[in-house]
Amino acid sequence: MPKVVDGAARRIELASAAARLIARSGVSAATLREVAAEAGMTTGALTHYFADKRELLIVTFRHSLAARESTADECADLVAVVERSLPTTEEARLHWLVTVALCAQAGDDPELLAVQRDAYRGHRTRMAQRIRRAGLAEGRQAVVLAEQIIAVADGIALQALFDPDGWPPAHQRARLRTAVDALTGAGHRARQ
Amino acid sequence: MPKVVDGAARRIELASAAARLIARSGVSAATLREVAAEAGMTTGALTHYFADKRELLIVTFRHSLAARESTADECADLVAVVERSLPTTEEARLHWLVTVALCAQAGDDPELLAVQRDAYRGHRTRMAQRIRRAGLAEGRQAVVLAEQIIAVADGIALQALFDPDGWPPAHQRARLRTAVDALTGAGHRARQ
Amino acid sequence: MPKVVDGAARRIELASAAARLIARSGVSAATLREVAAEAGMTTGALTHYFADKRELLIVTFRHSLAARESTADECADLVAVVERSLPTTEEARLHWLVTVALCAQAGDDPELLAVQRDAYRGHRTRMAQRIRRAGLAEGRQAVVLAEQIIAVADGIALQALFDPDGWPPAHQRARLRTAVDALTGAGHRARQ
Amino acid sequence: MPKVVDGAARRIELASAAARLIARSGVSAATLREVAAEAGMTTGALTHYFADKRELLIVTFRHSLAARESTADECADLVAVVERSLPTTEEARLHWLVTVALCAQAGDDPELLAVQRDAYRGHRTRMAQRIRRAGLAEGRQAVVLAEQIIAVADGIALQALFDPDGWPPAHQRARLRTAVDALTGAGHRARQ
DNA sequence: TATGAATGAGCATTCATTCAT
DNA sequence: AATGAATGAATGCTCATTCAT
Repeated sequence: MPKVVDGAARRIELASAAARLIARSGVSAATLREVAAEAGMTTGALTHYFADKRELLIVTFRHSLAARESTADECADLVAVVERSLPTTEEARLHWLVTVALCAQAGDDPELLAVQRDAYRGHRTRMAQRIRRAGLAEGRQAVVLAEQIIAVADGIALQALFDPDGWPPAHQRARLRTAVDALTGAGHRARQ
Repeated sequence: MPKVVDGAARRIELASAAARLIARSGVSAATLREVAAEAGMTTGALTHYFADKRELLIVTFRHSLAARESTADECADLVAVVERSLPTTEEARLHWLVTVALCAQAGDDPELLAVQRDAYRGHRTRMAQRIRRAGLAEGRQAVVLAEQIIAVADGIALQALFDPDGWPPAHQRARLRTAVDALTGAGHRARQ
Repeated sequence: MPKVVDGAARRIELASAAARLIARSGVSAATLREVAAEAGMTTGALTHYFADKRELLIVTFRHSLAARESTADECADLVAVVERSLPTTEEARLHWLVTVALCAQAGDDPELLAVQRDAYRGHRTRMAQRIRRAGLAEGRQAVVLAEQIIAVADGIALQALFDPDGWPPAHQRARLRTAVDALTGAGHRARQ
Repeated sequence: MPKVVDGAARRIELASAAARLIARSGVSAATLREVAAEAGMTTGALTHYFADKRELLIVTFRHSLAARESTADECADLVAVVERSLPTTEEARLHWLVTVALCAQAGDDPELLAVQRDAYRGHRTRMAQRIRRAGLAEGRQAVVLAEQIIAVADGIALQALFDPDGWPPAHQRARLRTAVDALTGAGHRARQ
């Protein structure tokens, strides 16, 4: 009988190793050798679980995309939910870096681009739904607001990503809260 | 008598060629051979003007960073200025893609990171100054507002970059205007 | 109770699979994985029956060599016997291709070379014996004639192997018959 | 000004190195590293002159095919011409081994197969022409005779190739002469 | 007996870089 | 100033082989 191996777990280990390397040193640092070593395996093992490098990168990408989403899923307060998408923890930062790196690397790879675009659209749809549930906007208007809130959050994330010293978690959260308040009109109402 | 050559112009030509390749197919496509060929030169010529690949990438990066800034410089209306930073033209899109790709690629290259961080801070400072001149906020508060406006613009840009079909120029501008109005309180005041 | 397995049959199945792959796409296509898959087994099973790849190739070689011989064994007419050695059927073609491929691949492997040389010499001895039985030549002269007849047959086979369109079975047989007649003097005698 | 290099000469040097390795140890021994080393160069130099390995092999193949032909070109006596195509010298042996190895390796590479087939057909056409000039046969009959003579010569070559000890040059030549005489009817006429 | 996971050396190929011209 | 030949390290990937199960 063959050795029993949890293939799915191995794939996740390897994708995580790739993610760590990408976050630390860019996509170009994620060579098969380095990824395998980071995961404590050999290249042969890696190619056992992934047909080729592209498959590894796509799985890594999906994994980071899902991680960014899932940490922000079941929560009450809208701002609290959005806050979760900021790179305020090492892990969130890692997934953000991977996402941006792979988006930028996507170049002309249609599959990578499609994965990214679909994730973004799903994100927006869920956000609009939350906005509706929160009674902040209705119908199409909720989508408009979602796009703006996502824009603010992502823009803050982008600045925080590449200037971590200037954007500690508290700073990120403060800017986000004020901006979201302004966008939702909460600030206005509060001041009335 | 040696041939007279405008070294600076050559460097710009080469950096532009690199930028085109990066925008089209990602950083990994910008090999020295390809860059030289794209610029209609040989690798020998390229290495004549750049000590190594890193220098080429840094110059390319600076060039795109400056291009994003300069197109938004001499203008009156705040929103109009910010609009200029969106990827609504092919050229702006190109510079955005280069910037993001190289940020993501930066990994652990301190020089690249420093260039990027300083550009961001300069951008913020100039934006705050404009806000003050426009009488929208004062002192430290202008910096806070600048950070939020930049965040919104960059977040819109990010979404537009990787989902161009869902974000045509008019869409980008509409979302930006509404968001900036909300952030500056213009909407509020207008409604009063 | 262990599963009862016919090891010899398994080895033949695997060697046949290897032969098919070699004939179809060259020696380089006969990787252990491919051979095992072609035989409907796993690499593990393969390595169970063959110590290493060399052994598999040698068995495959011997198998094809024997197949080329055996199909030409029990027959009366000399030309008819020699005809059987031509690649006029898919199977004969396959064994020819395997033989040539492995001879060419033999390189400096003494065992492979010895297998090949001994097969050739056995082939010649049997052919000389047949010539003697047919009363076409005697003693040493029968060996000389055998070498020439084998040469003609192999030369025709070689051309037919690598230009199948130009050498359909009937063409091969026609050329062989005329040549063998000329070599045995049958043509001469017939014309008298 | 760039270093002046004779590209064609370099390509021939490399193809010759590949031929030596193939003849010595089979196609699988002709790795790019080994070929480059055999030619006293590096892999980088090799890939300068050949787009990829296939191109190297095709050039090597053509080279050996041409070498086998050219050594047999300008000569009077038919048998003397045909003799030249036998592997009676180290060089002829080398080119024969390369030809057979690459034919066998061709597998399903259409270009390699086409090169081989065209060479064979050209060879036959030239041989038929020589037969006509020698007055041994006319028209279509000359082609038939050419095919038989080539078959005999190639068959002798094949046996000599893989059993060099049993087929020294004199042996090869003796068998060839007798067989060609029989095929052309020279023996018959001589005996009359 | 049989599996298929794992290994790691070796492959073709690409690339930044160097250097003689 | 400019060329492009040459280098050799590194990459993604394949493969024969080993081995725990």
